[in-house]
Amino acid sequence: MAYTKPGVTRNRIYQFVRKRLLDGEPPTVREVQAAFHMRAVQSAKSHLDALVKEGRLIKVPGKSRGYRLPAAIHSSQLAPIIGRVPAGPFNIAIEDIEGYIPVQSSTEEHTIFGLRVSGDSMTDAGIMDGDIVLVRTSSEIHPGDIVVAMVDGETTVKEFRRANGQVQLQPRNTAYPILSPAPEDLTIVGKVIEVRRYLEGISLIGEQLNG
Amino acid sequence: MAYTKPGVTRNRIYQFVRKRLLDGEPPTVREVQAAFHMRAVQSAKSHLDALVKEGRLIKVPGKSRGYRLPAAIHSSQLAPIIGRVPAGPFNIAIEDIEGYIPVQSSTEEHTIFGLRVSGDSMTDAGIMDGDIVLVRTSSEIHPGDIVVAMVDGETTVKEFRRANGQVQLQPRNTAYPILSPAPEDLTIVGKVIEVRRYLEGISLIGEQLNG
DNA sequence: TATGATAACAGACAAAAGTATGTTTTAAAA
DNA sequence: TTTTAAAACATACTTTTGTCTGTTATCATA
Repeated sequence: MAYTKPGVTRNRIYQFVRKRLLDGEPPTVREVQAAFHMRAVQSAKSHLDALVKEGRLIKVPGKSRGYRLPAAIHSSQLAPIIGRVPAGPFNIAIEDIEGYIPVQSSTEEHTIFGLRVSGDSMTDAGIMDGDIVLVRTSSEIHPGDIVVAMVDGETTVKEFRRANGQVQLQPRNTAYPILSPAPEDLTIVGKVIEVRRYLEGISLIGEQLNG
Repeated sequence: MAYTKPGVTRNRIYQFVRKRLLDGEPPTVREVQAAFHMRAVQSAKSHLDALVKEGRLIKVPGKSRGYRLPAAIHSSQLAPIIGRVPAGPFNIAIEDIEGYIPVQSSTEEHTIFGLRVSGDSMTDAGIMDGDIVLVRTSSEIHPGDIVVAMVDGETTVKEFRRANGQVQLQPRNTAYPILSPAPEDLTIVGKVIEVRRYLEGISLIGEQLNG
């Protein structure tokens, strides 16, 4: 290819590799070579080596298609969405999973799930009937956080408060009363870290999970 | 490895490959072989061939690490998020991209972007200040849709209406007036297909986009 | 127990991909 | 202009990986 100013082709190659990696298709050195119309493998190789040295890419030595993004950039995982919530102790059964949606998070897997909200007790906080809340089960809960809780076997989304040393679950809709459940009837499932609303049909990812 | 009942190892291999692909690390035939402690490459190969024949996997012939998930399962793409919107004709400049978030959609790439909302003119529709709306530029617009529009070079999110043959942009907050811009001052950028709110710090994917 | 289908194994070859050495051309800065 | 560094090229070698042919073992069912 034509000679470019120092750094220019380097950045373009980074963009290319980055996109391929985010698409789940790590390129070979020769695919990079071809994408930039280079006549020598080494042209691509040395750019890739440089990107690794700069810390913009990571290389698994020896392996084919071995370039990766540093962990911080790649952090996209799939969270299961459950529609109805089973009564009793809260655990996610495979049968209840509607599908998966992509979530970016640096936390460990299996700690985030999605829950479809029913009811309008949180509309003043912008959580409408039918919205999906993403819940992290491993978060510490602080007053003011929006949480998913189980009260008497029922799942609800509310704002977490404390008053007189007791936990209060506060709706964000003046038409609803504050709940002050007895500790033995209350389980905090997790903290709401994200709210999503799909205004068009949602197509969830991945069904065939049996076996 | 030990002999298993027909179908058992097949499913386990599918799970393995699926996870690897969703993690962005397509395996080689020999990596599958190793993961299941098989003593022959062909053992893994024939399972993979079978999975392709069943339609559970797709193969790019000849290429290394060439197994893929069928499109329906994989359909997750990255949409750019723009914070401020440039005045003038609407086009997404690289400089304005804050980062990327994963979106599941079957539509073509480059037609969806994210926009950070400012203002509270849509709170009754559950769109709060700071929320991110995902916008598809290729959608048909119908009355009742929530749209991103440019009025006199300013970007706004409103509900799309028609009255007396004229376009109206209706806020969803009684404190705000309905807009009835002249056609020449109005550009409909696209339709809001999703609303997201990040209650914890959001870490966008990918920063270094210069070059 | 007999039989067909599935599963696993063995060994080999060709193509793809990673890696290495050295040279030529252009850009950036002294 | 000269010098130094970056960019691009040419070629070769090794390892990894895809693919093939054929054999043996186990499962499911009659």
